[in-house]
Amino acid sequence: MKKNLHDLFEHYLTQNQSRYTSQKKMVVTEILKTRRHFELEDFLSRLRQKNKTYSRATIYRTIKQLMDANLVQKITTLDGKVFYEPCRDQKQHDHLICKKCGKIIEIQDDVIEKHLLDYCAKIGFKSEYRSLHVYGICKQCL
Amino acid sequence: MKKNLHDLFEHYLTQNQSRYTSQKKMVVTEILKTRRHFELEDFLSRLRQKNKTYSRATIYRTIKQLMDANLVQKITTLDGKVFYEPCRDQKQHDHLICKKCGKIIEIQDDVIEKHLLDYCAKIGFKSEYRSLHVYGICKQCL
DNA sequence: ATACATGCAAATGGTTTGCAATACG
DNA sequence: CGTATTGCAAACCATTTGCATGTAT
Repeated sequence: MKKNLHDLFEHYLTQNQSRYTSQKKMVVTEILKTRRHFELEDFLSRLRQKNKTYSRATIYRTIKQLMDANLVQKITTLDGKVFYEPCRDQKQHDHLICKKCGKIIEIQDDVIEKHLLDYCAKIGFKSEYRSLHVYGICKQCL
Repeated sequence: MKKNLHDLFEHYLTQNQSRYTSQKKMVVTEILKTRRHFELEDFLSRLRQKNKTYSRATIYRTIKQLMDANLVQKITTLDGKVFYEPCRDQKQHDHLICKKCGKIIEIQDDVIEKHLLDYCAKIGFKSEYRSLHVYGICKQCL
């Protein structure tokens, strides 16, 4: 039985003498509506449609807590653009980024996974996390 | 017969109605002394030991030209640190980044290379460039 | 009642830009 | 000589922080 983002975040917050406020709930609700990746500014403008005074500082603080809770992760592309994505599962996955339309395609491939682990083990590097971004042109844009 | 960075950069500059000034020469000389990756601030302080008034703006502008010339590339790590490295050769390579000491280890592995190319070809994504960073703890720090 | 959270505005840190003075070709 | 480049300071942009006010428990 998988717990949802709301429950997981609330649990994390109560464990850290922090509160699950209505602003934070709105953030989580928006994240759940998002298919995958989101940019902070888009996100903020969507939130402001509901609550005029939603502060930029608040979303930064909330996303920081979500990252501390390991529920959201930050992605920085080569040219410095920042995205976030919910950590739906523990499985590592990688990104193909289309330079034309900006779309991010998630991939998850066991061969890459296994090979990298073996490679690092061989040279004595204890691998904990990876970020693999392939830049190019997606099928639709070709 | 391989041309060196000075020649390559000078060639690029003359092709772009730009000038190979003493400041730019100093940057290239410093890059050649650098084994691999360098951070901009370290770099600037080394340059200022030689020329008190070396401006931060100038190094940003010079590095930008070096990137436009495809002689240097920018690397952004997950936590947002920015490094640069000379593009010594055309070969793709990847990075292992130690979270403890900050060291960056370059690796170059044909299996990863080939597999990624095949994978992208299979799903119709035209891959042009990749960035693969593995975060963990290096041998020495373990 | 006592924290913690919020919104605002100001601060920050990395990078870029306008401008007057300078140097290259 | 004319044009690109430099150094400086100010501008920028994304993110963070201090503070007075508001809100949850």
